[in-house]
Amino acid sequence: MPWTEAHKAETRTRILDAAGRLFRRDGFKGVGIDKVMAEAGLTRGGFYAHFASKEDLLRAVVSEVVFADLIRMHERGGKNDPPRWLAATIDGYLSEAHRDRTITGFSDCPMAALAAEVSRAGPEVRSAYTEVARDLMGAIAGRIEPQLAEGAEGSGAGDFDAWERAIALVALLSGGLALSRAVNDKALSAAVLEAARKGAKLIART
Amino acid sequence: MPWTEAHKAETRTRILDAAGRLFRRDGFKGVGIDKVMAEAGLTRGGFYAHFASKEDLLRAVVSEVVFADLIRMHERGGKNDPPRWLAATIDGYLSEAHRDRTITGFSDCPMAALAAEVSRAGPEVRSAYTEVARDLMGAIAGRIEPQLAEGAEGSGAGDFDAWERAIALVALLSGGLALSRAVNDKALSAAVLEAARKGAKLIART
DNA sequence: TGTACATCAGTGAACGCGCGTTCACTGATGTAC
DNA sequence: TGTACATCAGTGAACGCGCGTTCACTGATGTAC
Repeated sequence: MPWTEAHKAETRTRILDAAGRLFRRDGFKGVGIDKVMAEAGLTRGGFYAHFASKEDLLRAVVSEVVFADLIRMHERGGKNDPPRWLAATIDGYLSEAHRDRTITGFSDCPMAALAAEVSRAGPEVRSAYTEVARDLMGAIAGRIEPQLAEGAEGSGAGDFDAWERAIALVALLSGGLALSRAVNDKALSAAVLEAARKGAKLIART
Repeated sequence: MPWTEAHKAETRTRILDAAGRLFRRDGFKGVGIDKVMAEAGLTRGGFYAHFASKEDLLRAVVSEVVFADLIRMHERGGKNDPPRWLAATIDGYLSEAHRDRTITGFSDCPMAALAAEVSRAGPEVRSAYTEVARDLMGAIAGRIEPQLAEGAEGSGAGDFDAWERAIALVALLSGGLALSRAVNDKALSAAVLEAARKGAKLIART
């Protein structure tokens, strides 16, 4: 069989990366297959050798590109210093560089940019998103657990365990990023990031 | 001049309401002018007697429909019981009924559904959104101020004033709603709402 | 009070365009001999 | 080692469709007389 499997896989990855970048910036509905394929250095027709449909591409982008980013985030420093890792993640996620996409190290999160469009998509896409969201929440919850155990202050807000705090963090981070991007005013946008960082740290107990 | 001004204004409002409903449910890019006009009981061509373009309609939807909802929220009960008002707003906003749009009393908020699309729109749309966001934050900040003054416990998270708490609340509420809608799993979606409610109350000090 | 008229909200056909998808093809490649 | 071949990733023209917008029109209406 001509063309190695590796070659096809590499092309698929190239399409996936291009789509991930474009979907996050211009939205799923805002990007055509022509543009995705051109960005990947290919032409229109070849697309269907790799994906069943445009929505199937979104499904793949959500589950594979996002997950790869999540893993990378996992690996990055502070592995055995959860509080520092959490604080750094919050500061990085809610930074002006992430908002403006001027940074490549901290990959642009589709949680914020694609949530609304995912909620209008078919079950495959939504299931992929759900799985990724769950993994992300789990990763964060694992970082909260230790400091929650250590700081047995009795707390204020009833029982608000690590898992719930992780969920609230994901909501606040993605919502804060989306809001800071939608807003037109430089000062307000910066204030949104700052306020969200403070709120996140309050929830994370950092 | 035939056709009273009131008649034209009423038609405009009908188009605006239809567009607001459809944009929130299917997204800006997901709804055509044909559909909007049909929903308003009119035909295609008449649209341009009321709006300059489709994007101009989005601008109007954001600034007028949303603002009307905000006012209504303002007026609704608990005017002189800020903590109760805040708690009720949080519970209402992050309810399953709001998520599923099965409620007409608590109007569906476009903060969550349209944020990403607004961030990709032109300056007029983004400015309209910014103004509305600022008003919303101000309204919430005013409800936080009193209890922040009364509860001078010294607190934990540095200085985190009413205005910043209000911003973080808007981010958490809209992010939580968007997340709960994107997720496919009934139990996880309910957990997202619950976690976001707890986080919001922690931030609001309620 | 009744009629002729000018206005303009609303109609519906038409436009050019970009979309997602299909399909006959081409040509670079790994394998069999 | 060299060649013939079958495979199939990638090409590019074509499809039907829905989009945002335009435009000549129509007919319900308030006003002037």
